[in-house]
Amino acid sequence: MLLRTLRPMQDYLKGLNDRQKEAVLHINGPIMIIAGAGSGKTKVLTTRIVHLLANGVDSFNILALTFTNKAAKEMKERVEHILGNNEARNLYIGTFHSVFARILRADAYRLGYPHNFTIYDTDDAKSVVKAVINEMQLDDKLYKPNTIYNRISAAKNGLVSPADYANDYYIQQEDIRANRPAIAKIYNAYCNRCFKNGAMDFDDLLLKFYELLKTIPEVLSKYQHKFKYILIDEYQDTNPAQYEIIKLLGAMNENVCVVGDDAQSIYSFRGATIQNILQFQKDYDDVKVVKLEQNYRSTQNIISVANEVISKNKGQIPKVLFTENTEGEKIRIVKTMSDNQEGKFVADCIQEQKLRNHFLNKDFAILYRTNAQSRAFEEALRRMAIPYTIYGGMSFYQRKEIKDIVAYLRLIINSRDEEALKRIINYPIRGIGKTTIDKIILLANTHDKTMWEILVDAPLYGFRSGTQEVLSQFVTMIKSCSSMLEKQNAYEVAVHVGKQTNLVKDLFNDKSTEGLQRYENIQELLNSIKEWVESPDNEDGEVVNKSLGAYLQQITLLTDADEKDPDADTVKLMTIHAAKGLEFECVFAGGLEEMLFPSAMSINTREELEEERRLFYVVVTRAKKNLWITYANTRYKFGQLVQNEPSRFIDELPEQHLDRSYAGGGTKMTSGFGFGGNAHERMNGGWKKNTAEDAAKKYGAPPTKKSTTPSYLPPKTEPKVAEHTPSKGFVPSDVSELSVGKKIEHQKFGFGEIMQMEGASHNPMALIKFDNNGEKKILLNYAKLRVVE
DNA sequence: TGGAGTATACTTTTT
DNA sequence: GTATACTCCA
Repeated sequence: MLLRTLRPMQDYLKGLNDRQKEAVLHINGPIMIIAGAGSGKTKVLTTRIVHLLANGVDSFNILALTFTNKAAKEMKERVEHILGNNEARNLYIGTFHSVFARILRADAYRLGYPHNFTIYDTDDAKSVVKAVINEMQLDDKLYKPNTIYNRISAAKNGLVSPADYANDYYIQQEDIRANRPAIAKIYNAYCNRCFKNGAMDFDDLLLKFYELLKTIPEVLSKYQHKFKYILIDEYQDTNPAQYEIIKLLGAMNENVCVVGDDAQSIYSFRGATIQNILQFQKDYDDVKVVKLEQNYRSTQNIISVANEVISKNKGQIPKVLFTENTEGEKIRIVKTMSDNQEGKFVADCIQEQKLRNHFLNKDFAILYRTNAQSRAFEEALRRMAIPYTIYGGMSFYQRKEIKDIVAYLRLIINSRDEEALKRIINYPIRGIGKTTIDKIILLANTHDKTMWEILVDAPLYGFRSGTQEVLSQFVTMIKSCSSMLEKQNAYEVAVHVGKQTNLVKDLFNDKSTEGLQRYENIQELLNSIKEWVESPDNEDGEVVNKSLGAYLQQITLLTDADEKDPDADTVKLMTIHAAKGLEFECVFAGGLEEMLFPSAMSINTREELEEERRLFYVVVTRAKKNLWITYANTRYKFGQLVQNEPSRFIDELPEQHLDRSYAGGGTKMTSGFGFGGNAHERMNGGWKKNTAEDAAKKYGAPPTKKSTTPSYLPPKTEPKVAEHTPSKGFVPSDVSELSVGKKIEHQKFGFGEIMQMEGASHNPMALIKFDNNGEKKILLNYAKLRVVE
């Protein structure tokens, strides 16, 4: 009997190295696992869960949090596989967002939210921001909804409340300098509006859960007792909100296991902070630290290159990857003339490798810095008839026709959901035009009611009789759908909505290809709802909510990656960010060019550049056997052809592990982008407070008090890389004044003379000869130029 | 009021 | 080059 429990235990520990075993066997007390790329991190996490179960931990008491649905799914499947039974079903394994959303469904009422609160995706959230800006009568040229939303999101991730934001001197100064002093007010209004709408954005899912834990002892106690064992994947990517939540949840039992790799921290732009790794050791008295440094994934050549890459970063938790794998082939550096040729080279190369080395399509990944780069690769692959899958596109649930139907469902479930209401109040067209809608919004704001309440009481507000008629028809229809929900399931209601609104019929009658596609998508949506309704509801032992509300919340948290089959035999195309955690036999890293990778937006400070380098480290370590690094001489950006210098990261690679013989590789432009000196000198310009460096210095050192300044909002400093310091009072001139022969000053490149004007009139480009920086083509819409004479 | 056609902004990375 | 926003006309 005892043997029965022991035997599988020995089985699952087999194949772990000493360090991995150490990490798995340490059951009680906090543990931090620093797991290098390809060092078997997921294996350790899953084995650890199995080990906990084998030692009598109740599966209901384990919480494992990841960043992506994909990672959560994989973890769950691997645990299931080792266990060979249904026990894994009771585990709380999921993304931060999905797990917290589930909890909030049960407990958010304590904060005044409805059970069926709506989750606003980024589009909804931006739309709310925009509405708020408009209603405050602010200039949306100055207050761009996108920018403002990002700033609000950064604040939320950093646990900076609207009040904190308004009262923080540093933040206020920054906004005033940027001539946007009203952001604090917008932030506040945005939060109020979301609350009024009974909606949470992605950040709220973290924030509101944190609020619950922080303010309601009963809730804190409930979840501390439930989650006795906590595991966190990709800990280096957690933001302050996530950090505080983990800290609160783990405070009672202190059985917190975090796994991360500071070298792969690539989400600081989203508020992730490496400080969390350092802080972790200070939060508990006795933290066990295990480093996993043996790589099982890649060849020695790849590992050598990777180590060299990351060694260029200053701040690092000391660790060196090693591998017992074969030496493998050298890393190929490939130069092409254009982005399209880069695509062609990669497609040709894949074809050749398939024939010569019997690789499958799915052994290849093409990874790049920005999504926009996918097009050239796509076209080339299509020409060669090589099947591929692009990650990072629009999710199924973000398609217009889906969002339309979903908006109806959202409104039926939560009548406070103003975004949903606005989307469908006049779709299909029922004669409720802009004037009427504006009036409703105005009434709602002045009477402090929701738009829906105004609609219900429309007769009180003196609409024209024709308008009144259509409004009440609309209200009647939504109400009848809502009442259906009491007797019928989500699927039946959804079908009813489709019929009632004629949406399905209209799409059915649209015989264009897109119309047909849209009709099929609607059918697929209905099927998916049906499946959801009919699937078993005992997922976690409690009765899982199979209501429409739960369904709607769930689909908002899905991304396009979740709809794709990772095992399909296709070449995978995705950003490097999206590739984190994945591995491929052959990897093409595309677009290794200055201004693209490292991104032009990330070369102003050392921290930014080091993050780009970590990104480069991530792409290198995705490859198991072969790695190609490609760059193009010219490429289309914003529809304009621009010249590129090879990325500085290529210069940093150790020559003895490289093969530059491919397709003219090796010819390098020595200068020409205006950045004199070598990479190191260029980097030094923007050195400021370096958190990553602090990391290395303070690693293992006695605790220091955590900074209370909300430093999570990255200061938007002016570029400091360039040699040229703009003259005092540098003010960009109107570009329309420019003409050949004019003398100008460029913020970065210094003084120069216009040699030639070209490009379309709405997007003019100037060939400028700079005194110290040679000739350059400058896009006038984006450059900051001052006319000197 | 609605649709088509044109102007604009955008491109860093995402749950 | 593309997606959205805006303008103008019917």
